[in-house]
Amino acid sequence: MSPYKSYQTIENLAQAVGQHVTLRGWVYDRTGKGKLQFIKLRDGSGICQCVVFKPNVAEEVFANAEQLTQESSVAISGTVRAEERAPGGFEIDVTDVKIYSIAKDYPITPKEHGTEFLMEHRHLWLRSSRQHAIMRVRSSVIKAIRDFFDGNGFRLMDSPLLTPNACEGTSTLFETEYFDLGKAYLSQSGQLYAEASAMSLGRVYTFGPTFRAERSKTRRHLTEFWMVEPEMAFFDLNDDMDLAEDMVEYIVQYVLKTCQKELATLGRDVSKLEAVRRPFYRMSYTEAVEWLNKNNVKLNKKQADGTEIQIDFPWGEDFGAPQEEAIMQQFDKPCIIHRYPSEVKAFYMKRDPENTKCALAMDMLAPEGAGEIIGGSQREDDHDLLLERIIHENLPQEAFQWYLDLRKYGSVPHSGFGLGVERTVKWITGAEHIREVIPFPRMIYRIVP
RNA sequence: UCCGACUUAGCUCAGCUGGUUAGAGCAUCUGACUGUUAAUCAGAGGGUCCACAGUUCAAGUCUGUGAGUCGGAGCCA
Repeated sequence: MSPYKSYQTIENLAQAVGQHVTLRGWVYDRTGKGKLQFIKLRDGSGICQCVVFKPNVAEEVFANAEQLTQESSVAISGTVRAEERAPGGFEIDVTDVKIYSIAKDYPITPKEHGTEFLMEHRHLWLRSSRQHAIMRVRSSVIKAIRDFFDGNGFRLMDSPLLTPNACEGTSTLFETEYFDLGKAYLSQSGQLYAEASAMSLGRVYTFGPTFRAERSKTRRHLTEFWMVEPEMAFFDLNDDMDLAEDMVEYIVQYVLKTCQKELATLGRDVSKLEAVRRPFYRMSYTEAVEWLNKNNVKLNKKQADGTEIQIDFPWGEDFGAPQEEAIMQQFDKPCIIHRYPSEVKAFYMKRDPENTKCALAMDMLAPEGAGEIIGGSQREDDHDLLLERIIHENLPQEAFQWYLDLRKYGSVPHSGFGLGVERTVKWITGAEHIREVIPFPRMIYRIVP
């Protein structure tokens, strides 16, 4: 018989009290005490203590238990018992221990390790309870995102990962040869294609990995990360912001509902997440600048001679991490900052008709120092204005011909945004570093394992 | 790309103003133990002190260069 459906998982042990079961998994930890062996077994769904008492089992079974090392793989049979002394509340009274494989010298011990060591053993580090919990939250975040859009009339429309040109001209791209057609680039955003898709299906989202060859080295950057990008026909900036708030609230509340155990393992203060309810805070860029200057948050500016001076924050400058952090310190839930100076924003963003110095752009900043998780905008829908900006930014006009077509044939107001999955998971889990929230992080100085 | 820090046992680290044979805890191995939770107790093994060059009677320790890693800035999700 295939074991596919007959496995007893540790997650479901509560329903199996009194029954004789077989668990399959890996030894998380073992301690011996003479005639007693305590084996903590993990099976992917949880961890369960299994107790082997010498007088109760065959000699060979006890010998098997004694030679188990950390991460050895086993099938353990026994009776499920509710037991206060066991972590998790249940334990197995073992009758049989079958060994699949004995692990020798497993490198990651229950003691502390440094970052470099753990990163080099990422393929094994994923088995640790903290990483296990983070990955389960990640999975829930992704499910929440898909459920949210699928349940609100959106269609999934994948954008290509191999692209012929930059979407946003400024950032650096990973380059590769593409047969006889010259260079191709790994996509750093699916947005332009999502716009085309929205003109067909109305409300769409693209969901996939994106690549940025930025040489940034911070705890919130990856060179390969996952992004969900909804794009909606007939949405203006306000509709866009409403949707973003709705989605983030849904994600956080879904994780709270489905990942209680994981959040507890991570030691996350869930009251901070429970507070994430609409409406969030909103501030225009201009209001934010006024706030910074009223609260004496200065900008460090390098002068020509190399010395640094502190100046009032000038309108027109883009916010850096210090400004965003200062603004967010007053908030216990996310805040959207909107209507940035168009000079610092991408060419495809629509100008604010009430103040053409501003773009109809918005960023959502998460609280607790988590920083920017969303960037979005209402898109420029006027053909001539868009073309003007492409020329002004020295972008290759031919490459954007198809994109300009969208404004030539039935252009409509439309908006969208991009949510960084890893930044969201980092915020929700409270992880120190973004490298912990993706199974195999890709960073400027690391591509292995 | 810019600024700063670090590199000593399998892991995490200590090692003072340079001075005989380089230390601890954990992990590993051997033994004891019927309730462990980072078990405890007794014992054992384990080192190219990142690399190269230099100063010195003498370098883990001082100087220079290089490599690797980490943190931060900018850029962004």
